[in-house]
Amino acid sequence: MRLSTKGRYAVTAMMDIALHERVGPVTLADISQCQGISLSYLEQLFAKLRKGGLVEGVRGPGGGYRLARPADQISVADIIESVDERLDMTKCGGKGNCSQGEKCLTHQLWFELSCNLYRFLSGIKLDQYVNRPDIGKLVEKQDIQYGRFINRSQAIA
Amino acid sequence: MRLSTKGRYAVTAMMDIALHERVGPVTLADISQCQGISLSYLEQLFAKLRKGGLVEGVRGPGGGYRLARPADQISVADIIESVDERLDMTKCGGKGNCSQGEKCLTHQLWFELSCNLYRFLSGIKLDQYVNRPDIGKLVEKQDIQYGRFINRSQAIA
DNA sequence: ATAATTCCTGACTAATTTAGTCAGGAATTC
DNA sequence: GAATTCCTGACTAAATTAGTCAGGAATTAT
Repeated sequence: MRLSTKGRYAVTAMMDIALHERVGPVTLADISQCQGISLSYLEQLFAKLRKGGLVEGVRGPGGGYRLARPADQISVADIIESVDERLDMTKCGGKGNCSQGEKCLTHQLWFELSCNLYRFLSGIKLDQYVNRPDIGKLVEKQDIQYGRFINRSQAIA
Repeated sequence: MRLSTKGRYAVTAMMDIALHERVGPVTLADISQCQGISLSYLEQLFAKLRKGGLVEGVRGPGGGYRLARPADQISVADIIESVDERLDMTKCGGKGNCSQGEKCLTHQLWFELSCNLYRFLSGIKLDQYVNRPDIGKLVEKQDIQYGRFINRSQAIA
């Protein structure tokens, strides 16, 4: 697992969806505009997130993407993992034959380190941010700014 | 701060130095051979580690690199940070003017997330690995394999 | 039915980062 | 003074990230 800008984009987009879940599916066009990520790039990322079973697409007008399972069951690690496919960080490809048939020094060290990191990022779930009042306010403000969800029946109700 | 292969290389190399500290300075040529990283690339990485104040070079025969401060005062975060210079992960460059003069949603969310990550990686120090018996054995084995430090007076004593 | 919306796919390109190469100079030890 | 090692900078190659384009498929609204 690697942590780069790509992963940040994915986490950002997923947060956006999680924060608007009660309103309904969120379109990639909306995310693209509000978060400043190119639409086509988002489509590439969401192809992976879909394959990873984190989101599901709803086609047609009023469609968009929604979470495939509850926000408290989606961790930051899940997101990054499904987007940057590589998860083993050992040089030898996890087989442990790096130094003449034996596990090399690095193997052991890095394996543990990445386990710890993984455990840490797995502990952070999307819902931890969704229900916070300060973030709720920000979202509301931003939605008004961008005129998001104005013509959705759910948004009015 | 970003976590990529580059950072792993740097952490690996630093671990190698930390584990051999009692023997004396470690040459980049040794690290290159044992860890399978190109010498010139290591030189680039170590230029940054030196600027970051994590190592100091000792020139001439018998020279190499050694830690600039005790292993319990060097964290994984220190290493990654000095190698992948970027540390702010917000889109707006940390200024918080991303969404029409205000902090955008992403800013808040990602800022906290990266703080947590940073705090976690700061907690892992090099010395946590140095004194473990299982790793000690691995190091010894590998050193023999590669014929490391055979002609150093300290190694004999 | 038709049009509009949105996901979805694949191929292509540009920019950036990672990794490596090369050539040579500076400090130190033997 | 020769060998060793750090140290520097310029250059190249490969990989990854980011974006573009063109079009098709499913769904909703008129």
